[in-house]
Amino acid sequence: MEEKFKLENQLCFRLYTASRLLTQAYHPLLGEHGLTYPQYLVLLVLWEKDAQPVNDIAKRLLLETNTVTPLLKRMEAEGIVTRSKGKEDARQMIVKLTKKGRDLQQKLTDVPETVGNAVLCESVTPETFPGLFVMLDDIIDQLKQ
Amino acid sequence: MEEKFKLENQLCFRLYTASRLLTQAYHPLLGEHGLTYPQYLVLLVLWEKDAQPVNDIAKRLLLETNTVTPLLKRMEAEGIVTRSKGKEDARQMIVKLTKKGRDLQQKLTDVPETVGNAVLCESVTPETFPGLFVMLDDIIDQLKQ
DNA sequence: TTAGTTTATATCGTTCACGATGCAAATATA
DNA sequence: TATATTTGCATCGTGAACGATATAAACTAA
Repeated sequence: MEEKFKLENQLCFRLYTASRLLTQAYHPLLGEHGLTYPQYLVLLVLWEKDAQPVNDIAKRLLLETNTVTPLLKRMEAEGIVTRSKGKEDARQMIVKLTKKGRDLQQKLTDVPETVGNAVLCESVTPETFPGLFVMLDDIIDQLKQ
Repeated sequence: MEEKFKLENQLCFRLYTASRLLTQAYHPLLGEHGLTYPQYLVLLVLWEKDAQPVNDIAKRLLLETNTVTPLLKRMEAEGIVTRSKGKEDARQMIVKLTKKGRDLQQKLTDVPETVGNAVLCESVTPETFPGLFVMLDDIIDQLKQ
């Protein structure tokens, strides 16, 4: 009974599981360089544009600052980023890449392709990727309200 | 530069974000009954089949027992499940629903539809759901290795 | 200018996730 | 039957997530 409660009919469980397993696929590649997956996401944001306040990084990742702040402090302790008070707005903490943080981009150059290949299969191919991206983006937009 | 490192090109970030946001959509509905989303997943498993050892629940959710054990202890403390040593195999802990745990199914009867409606949009409809499910299932199967 | 409000970040507490490790019960092997 | 291995679960430590709350700087309005 209760078809609607079956695990097989749950979108959220699939997203939750796919997310966890794919994050696990990153783990050995990132762990080698002392990084976690959320820290890698911060690097993606800073590689695109260096020197951003905490709030901009959090917004870009759709996370709260109370998640990002401790994460950034760990990255600062690892010497990957620096955090300094904003000049024009003293409330802001500006996060900048160190040389170590910048150099990680070269060291992680194979990561996107390696992980990308790990998910390729019958229904998930370079051709079907865009359609999947659109659906996930729409779900995200819908839930951001 | 470095198209491959752009956040917009990352499948994992989309899965991670969609999973988090959809879990957040469950939060008010479940919180009303003192439940978290992972606890709700355990209930889905036990509503399908009551009285399962910890290992079977963990396998069904593709989680480790060291994640599930503390979670079950919290649910036991809430009076939602009981945990008792297995009769035939004393290593096993058999998890059973209490009346409170069974009764929650009625109280949460609207949850699947409410959350389901929350994700409906242009590209995600009852018609496109099956295709999305297949892709996510394939990704999950691929990564389970 | 002062008082009230908003904004940016930080702190705290709770609950996952998960790698590493420990331990006892069950099973396999010598 | 004694010993070794495997299995099932638990414990510990670390790093997210996130709600609630705090604090200081910036802004707004009286």
